Amino acid sequence: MRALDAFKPVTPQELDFIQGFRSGAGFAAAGSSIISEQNPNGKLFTLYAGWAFRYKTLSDGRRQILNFLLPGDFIGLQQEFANGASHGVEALTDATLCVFPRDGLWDLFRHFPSLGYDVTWLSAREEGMVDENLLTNGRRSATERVAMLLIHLYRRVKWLGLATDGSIEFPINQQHIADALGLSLVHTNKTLRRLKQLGLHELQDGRLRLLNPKALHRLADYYDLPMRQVPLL
Amino acid sequence: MRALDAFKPVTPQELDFIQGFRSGAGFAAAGSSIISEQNPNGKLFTLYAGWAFRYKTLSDGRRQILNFLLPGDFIGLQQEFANGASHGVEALTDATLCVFPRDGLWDLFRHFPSLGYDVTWLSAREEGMVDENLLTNGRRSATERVAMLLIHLYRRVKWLGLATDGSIEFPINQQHIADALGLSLVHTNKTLRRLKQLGLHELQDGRLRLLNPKALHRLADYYDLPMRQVPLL
DNA sequence: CGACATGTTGAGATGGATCAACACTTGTGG
DNA sequence: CCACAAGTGTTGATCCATCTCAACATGTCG
Repeated sequence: MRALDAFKPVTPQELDFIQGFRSGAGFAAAGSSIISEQNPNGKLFTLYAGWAFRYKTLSDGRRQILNFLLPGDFIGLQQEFANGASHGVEALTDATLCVFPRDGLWDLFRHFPSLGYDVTWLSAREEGMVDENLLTNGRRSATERVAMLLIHLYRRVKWLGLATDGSIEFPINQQHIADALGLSLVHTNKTLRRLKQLGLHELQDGRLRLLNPKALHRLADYYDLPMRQVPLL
Repeated sequence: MRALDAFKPVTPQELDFIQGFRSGAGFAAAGSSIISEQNPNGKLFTLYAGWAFRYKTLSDGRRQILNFLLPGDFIGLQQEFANGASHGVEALTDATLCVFPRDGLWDLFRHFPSLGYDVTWLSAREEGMVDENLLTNGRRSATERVAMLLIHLYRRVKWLGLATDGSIEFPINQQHIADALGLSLVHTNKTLRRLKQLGLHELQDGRLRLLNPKALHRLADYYDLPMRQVPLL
């Protein structure tokens, strides 16, 4: 995975330290919880394979998906720092994780400032994605939101080299989309259907294909900027 | 300011380094731009006094306020890392800033890992706030959103020791509230008015007083967790 | 076979948007 | 000093995007 263009190279020393830092590999079955919203486990993870998502819920069950997690994403930082403002993480597909001990983060900063810098990078990058989602939820119409979600996820997955044949794995259902976009399930369905009938995308057998990316970009008022290599722990 | 309970103490060495790191003090007049959405300046700041906010806009002018910035908040991290996903920062009141050079961040991590750790902390904490705003925008009703905003800002300001007499300075207008909550200006006005008539808050002469915090908490489905001391650069 | 998750569709209800005034304050230039 | 524009808050009337409710279809799995 480190060989992918998407990721910044690390030095052998850094790699050594990362290997030592990890407390083991983890596995999460599709649908299982990686971090519980009520009882955060304080652990840190790197997602190696599979999809997951971060979410928060209100006491009456309304759920908001904060962002989707793809391979390379670092999980659990906010637990360490955000005072109490807790969130859950759930696997969407079977996922493999690299597990780091809860208290090792400071060691990492101390011994390898460069890796600490990388952690900050990952954190700021994730915040950038949440920012974008907030703009989407607050100010885009239902149609724009759906277009946005499709483009954004497609682009991220493609950047990881996981697009085959112009389509990507898309293991989320309409309820997930609704919860990510702040829409009702029914309206999400109707909006998705409209875009499909306009010939903008195709979504079947758990795979997504963008048939008219330009139109989707125009719809969403979203123009992508160049992606940069991202550090990988 | 460092003497405040709200902030984590630093060692003399750290303080020395911070002093050396800064490239000067800055001042931003109320309403002026600190970081332009179109032309980010790459600088980093710590807000020392005053209020500001981060925002993003769509090409047709719709604006979303991402979060409000209060004294102690660190500004500009995402510019370094978030690929292109840009945002603007604007001062709400006259503000004083500590300015750090754009390229000094890596030095900070290298020479004082503990300060690097603090930067990450601040970043993760801010992300936690954006998370909460995203939940609010996506899943709370207009009334709940307004209640949430009032509680949350009151609490943050109070924690900084800036509440006097049970009220706080509140230098934002209804347009700001609307843009932060993803609502229209008119509806924001009506909602605010309703809460006022219910005797839940008082908002005049640029000061906010919560008259019935419990009812507001219940309304917003928001229960606060203990605040922790936060690092200050 | 039934139970369950998921997607689909229509009808009707409503929260919030939009449009249009108007009031009040502040600052500005003549 | 007044006249006026600009920013802000307020309110009513109307509209519509989205929600809610209610069915029904399909596929999977025990």
